[in-house]
Amino acid sequence: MDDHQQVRRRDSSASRAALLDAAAELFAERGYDRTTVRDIAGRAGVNQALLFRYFGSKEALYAAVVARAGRDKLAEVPPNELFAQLLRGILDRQAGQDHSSQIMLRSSAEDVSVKAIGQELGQDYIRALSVLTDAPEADLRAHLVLAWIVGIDLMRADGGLSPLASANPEQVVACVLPAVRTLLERIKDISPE
Amino acid sequence: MDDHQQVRRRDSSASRAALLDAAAELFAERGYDRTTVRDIAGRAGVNQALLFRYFGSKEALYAAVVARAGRDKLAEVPPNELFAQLLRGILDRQAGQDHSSQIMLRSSAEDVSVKAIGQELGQDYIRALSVLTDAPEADLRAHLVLAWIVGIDLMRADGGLSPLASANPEQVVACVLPAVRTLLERIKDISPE
DNA sequence: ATCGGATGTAAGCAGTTGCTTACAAACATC
DNA sequence: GATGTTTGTAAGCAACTGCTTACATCCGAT
Repeated sequence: MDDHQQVRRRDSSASRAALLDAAAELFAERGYDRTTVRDIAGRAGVNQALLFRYFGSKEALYAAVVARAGRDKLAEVPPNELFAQLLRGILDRQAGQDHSSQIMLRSSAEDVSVKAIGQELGQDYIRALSVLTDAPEADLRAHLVLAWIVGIDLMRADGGLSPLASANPEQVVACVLPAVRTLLERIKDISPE
Repeated sequence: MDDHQQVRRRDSSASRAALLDAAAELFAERGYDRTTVRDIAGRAGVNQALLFRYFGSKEALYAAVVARAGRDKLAEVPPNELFAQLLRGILDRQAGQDHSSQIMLRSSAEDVSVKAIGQELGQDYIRALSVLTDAPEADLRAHLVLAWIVGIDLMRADGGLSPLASANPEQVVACVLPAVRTLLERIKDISPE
């Protein structure tokens, strides 16, 4: 037991990963409430009892998913590109292998205890966005920007007939960005283009 | 039986009205999914079996609520004041005896069949808003405006710590309106002030 | 070879959901 | 007052929820 002290036997970590992946997809698609543990285990190809063995509860699984999803993007994307990046991540349905946005956004509508988990991540986004303006109510303005993304995601996801779902993403971005610049005035730049 | 052919006996119409009122409140507060028929009947002070006798199903009750809520406001508020009016209706928690906005907005996040009910009303709002701009993508821009209201409502309702819940409504309106004007350019006026 | 813990599975429990049914009470009409 | 419809009530059903338990099975260590 010098180098590998733990060799996977029947691959518990693969089961955990499968559960995390399936949960990330489903939470992003349907939100927390409308996703059942049977759905998750089913998509993961894993017995549902393992979900509870490895994560303890559906809520703890959700926390793990949010933690894993939030880590990456926020650390890598510079604040002035964050908004455009988030928006594109939402608009590009298949291009967005990155569920992190939806997971956080969908959490807004859920349980009291659950929403706190997602909101912690939301707070980080808020902080990143609020540095873009020197207006006195920077925090409020950052919240408004995030609220817009939440709303766009919801209407895009539900209203199949909405132009938000069918329109060219870049056209949407072109509409939204000027308005957001109005919100976050005296700003370096929001869009990299 | 010359004038009143139907005199209320044990007041079935009062029960119907109580159910409609209670349902309107609860759907606005929690959305469709998280509102149970027992909750509705309980708040209405009515046996839950009556809910099904009078409305057939929870979904049909929802349709009745949406229909009643949507009729009024849209007909009375002129388009150029519609956005500010909607926004204020959301921000003023107690001032807003008018649940119509929330009911429609909350419906966005719900069931497939249920969302269609709320979206019919949403379409009317879209049409009213899209006349405010002469941009080619007027429809898209109107959807974006409505999406913003949806997002603000969601974040305000869930994040008790959000400044959207605590800030002075007029301050929020002052932040948002200029940005919306950027969206709906070449426009008469959005705010009456 | 065997023991013990790690991994996977089937079955079920208690609670909640929307909804139904069987029945009692109140009213209008005769 | 008798009759039949309308209004209200209690109980329960079938399905689903998150979660638990009892039990096979595999595998590394001794």
